[in-house]
Amino acid sequence: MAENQKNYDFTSIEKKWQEFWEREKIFRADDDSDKPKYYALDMFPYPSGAGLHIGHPEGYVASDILARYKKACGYNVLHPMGWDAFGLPAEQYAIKTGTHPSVTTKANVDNFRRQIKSIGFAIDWDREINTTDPGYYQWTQWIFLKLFQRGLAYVDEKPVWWCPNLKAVLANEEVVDGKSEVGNHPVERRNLRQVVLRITAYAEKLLEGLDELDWPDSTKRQQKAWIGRSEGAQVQFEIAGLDEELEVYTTRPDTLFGATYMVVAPEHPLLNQLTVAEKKDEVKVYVDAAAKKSDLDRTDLAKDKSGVFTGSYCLNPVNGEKVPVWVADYVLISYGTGAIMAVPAHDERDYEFAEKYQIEIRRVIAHPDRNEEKSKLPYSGPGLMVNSGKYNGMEATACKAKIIFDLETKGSGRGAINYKLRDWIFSRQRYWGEPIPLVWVSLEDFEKAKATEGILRNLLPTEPVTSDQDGTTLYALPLPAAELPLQLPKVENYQPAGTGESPLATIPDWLEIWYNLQTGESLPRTEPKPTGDRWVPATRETNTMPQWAGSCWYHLRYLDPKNGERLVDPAKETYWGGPDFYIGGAEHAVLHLLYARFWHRFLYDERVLANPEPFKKLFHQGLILGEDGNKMSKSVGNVVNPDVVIDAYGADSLRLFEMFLGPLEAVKPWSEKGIEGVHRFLKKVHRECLQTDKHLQDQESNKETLKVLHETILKVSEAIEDLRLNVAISQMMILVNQLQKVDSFSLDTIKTLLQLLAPFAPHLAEELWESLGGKPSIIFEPWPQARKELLVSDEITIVFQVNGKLRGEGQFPKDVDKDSVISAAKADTKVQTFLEGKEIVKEIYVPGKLVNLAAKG
RNA sequence: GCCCGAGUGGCGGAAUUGGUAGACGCAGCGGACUUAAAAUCCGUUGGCCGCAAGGCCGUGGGGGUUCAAGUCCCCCCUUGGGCACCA
Repeated sequence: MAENQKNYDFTSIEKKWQEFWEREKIFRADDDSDKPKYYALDMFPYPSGAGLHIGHPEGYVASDILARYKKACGYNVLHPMGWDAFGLPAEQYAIKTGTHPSVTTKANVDNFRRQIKSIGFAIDWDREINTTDPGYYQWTQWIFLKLFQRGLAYVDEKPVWWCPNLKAVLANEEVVDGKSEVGNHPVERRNLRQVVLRITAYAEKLLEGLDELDWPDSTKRQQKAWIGRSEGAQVQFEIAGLDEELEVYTTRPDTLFGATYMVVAPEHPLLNQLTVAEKKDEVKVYVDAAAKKSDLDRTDLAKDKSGVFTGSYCLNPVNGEKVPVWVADYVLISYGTGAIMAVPAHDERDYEFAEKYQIEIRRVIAHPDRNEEKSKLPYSGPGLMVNSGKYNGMEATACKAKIIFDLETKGSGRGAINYKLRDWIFSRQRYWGEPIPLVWVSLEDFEKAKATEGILRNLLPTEPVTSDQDGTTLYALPLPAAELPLQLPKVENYQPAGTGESPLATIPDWLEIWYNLQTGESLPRTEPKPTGDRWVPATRETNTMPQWAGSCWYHLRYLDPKNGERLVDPAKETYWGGPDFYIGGAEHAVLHLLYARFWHRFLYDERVLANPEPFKKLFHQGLILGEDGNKMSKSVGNVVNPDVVIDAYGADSLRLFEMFLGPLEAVKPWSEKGIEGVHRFLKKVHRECLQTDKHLQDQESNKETLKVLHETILKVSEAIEDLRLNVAISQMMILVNQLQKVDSFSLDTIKTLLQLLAPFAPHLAEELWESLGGKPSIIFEPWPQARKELLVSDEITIVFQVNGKLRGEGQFPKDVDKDSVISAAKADTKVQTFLEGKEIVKEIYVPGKLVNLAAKG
């Protein structure tokens, strides 16, 4: 019995097999294979200084189980890992300590890699990537230049969140409740020069593409809402006494007769002309006040609408009625035309405003139930048109098209589509990001560049990209691909310029260059100007790219991580396609996943890629909470460190428990006791395996064991495919409980169990597989197939119900007919007690399952 | 405010298409082994009533459809997430 007492020494087992996998390159993905491919992708981590926390591996374990399972099923599997390593924390740390962000980043990456490796993932480490690697960001810059060339990048003054404490511009998502996410400092709105990507040009494609994706519905819905497509009409209103027209956008042209006032946004270009002399002061006070409000204030004060009458009137194109024009900040300049026709009877916001300022509220859509009493205003549902001249009596929804057509005929409107989606502010005033590979020259030099034969000329967008700086207009020229990567310069001081410019603006050597208009070559201005009139003075763009940039296309680089000639070899892209499975947090439902789709779709349109959509199947793992049910956080002190868990229970227990916790997509609390449970299960497997006197038989002779085994094969396989991994583990526990119960079982049975367990607890499975005489790696063994014929027993149990309540059961041969089951049910003594004095009114038989006798009386 | 998702024992959860609610695990209780402990194993464990046989109740609450509802429909409550004057 000595062998039975051998301990489950997970520490040495796990070390042994991790070394074996690495040495033998077991998980190398083959670029040149006849096998079908399977690409499982995790959202790659930002390697923070805090190291991995217990939430990170949740998704990784799930994708790893899938990857290992698919490999056993005969697929050529790619499961890579990399680092999204640009970002603010390393830069903040550099400001504080003077340590170069690359040093911090390297240390953090090393730590993350060590931690991830300790969990034993089936990762092809030869494909590791890092967004801060010049060999990587060269291609991030390359994609940007393509976008620039196609006119999808421009420069504009944009209001952005500015944090005076961090001296940095923050993205929307880095601002939480008016405070910076990092450090919780106050932030304010500031207009700053920004590089912007024209994602709005892709609004329609991004919307359409969603339909074919196997994504969570909620994520698709969020993206749809973010893109915010609406159909309606642009309508021109003549302005009384002015030779101008006021154009509005409306989704409800059918309510035109109910427009009792108009509103322009405080920033509207016609406001000044619209404002009559005696209203000038009042309007000015209002507009100034609105300008001082941040967007946040404007939304917060939403409950209380305000506005000022301009003194002007428009003429309603459908009936010539005079309609007063107001200015109010509940109308946004950034959406539609910045002006609306207000229909208080059928729009909540207009209703509120009209009530406050006692403007007429005129119903033009009748509620379908005709009960005027009941149909409160504002009413936005369907109905028949009233008070609408010749349109009266028509169905409002159907009338939209009719009115648009009539407006078009008269030349006072047209059908229009609008999107909520805004262009993407792509620049950050920071050091630790990809430099934007543009230079700025004078108009004169720009014209010269356009006239110069050479590569540069072909890289220019049709419309020049310009920027006003210190009163002069500068023109953007790209760096050609041969000049990439444009590397980050070494700096002494990481403090931002403080003016809203990046630290790069403080390095004259890097900033000021001689630039060759033909070749795009550059030299520091500190060197003498090379001869020839093709060399001109230029300054570099000092903005860097946002962290989203590197993550927009990393899924492609894994396919060909070391290619110096191309972003990805087309042959490899054709073979691998996109990830077959992509897993990551739901917090990226919109931004990362929308930006990545934008770039991917653009590269597809450029014929760089063969597929229009990057991520066909997407899954969001749920959050793992602390044991106290709260979100894990350092300040609460409920953070669980995977290193500690692995020390105590081993990586296999960690993996198994993260999956056993509950449904993958659910938010669920960690439990120290719970991990002991799965650890006990693994110990049991270990013990049953090494108890060699218990599995001497060749063939499985116990019918029950055989049945449970094949049930387990079936359920585990299905559960992995459906990512119901907690259920798969439960089923394996049921099988092990069975093996423990019987006196003996076959070697084959236990080896099959190990194969099923291998994706979940790979180290232990390898170890036991080897100890049973199997040749490593277990992952090369073909996945077991369930023999479904074993699952049907000759005898079946059928339950008897009376009025839906369980009253008995009986054993029957599996091909029993309905009549004999029903008579058996009626003969059951207990059933009879419940039928006494009653009349059977209906007999239900669900073949092989149950009888229900409905009785009355 | 609007749009989604969730609510099942003491706890995490299972029940894939309406068909035996509570699989599996944790915790609890009782027992075996042990000098003892740990480890392991066996039994038990939704609530109420009952000596028992057994009965009744039970999937957030209320109503409904059905022979049959955790599952479908309506209303409400709680909770998590998303959006937030987008005309």
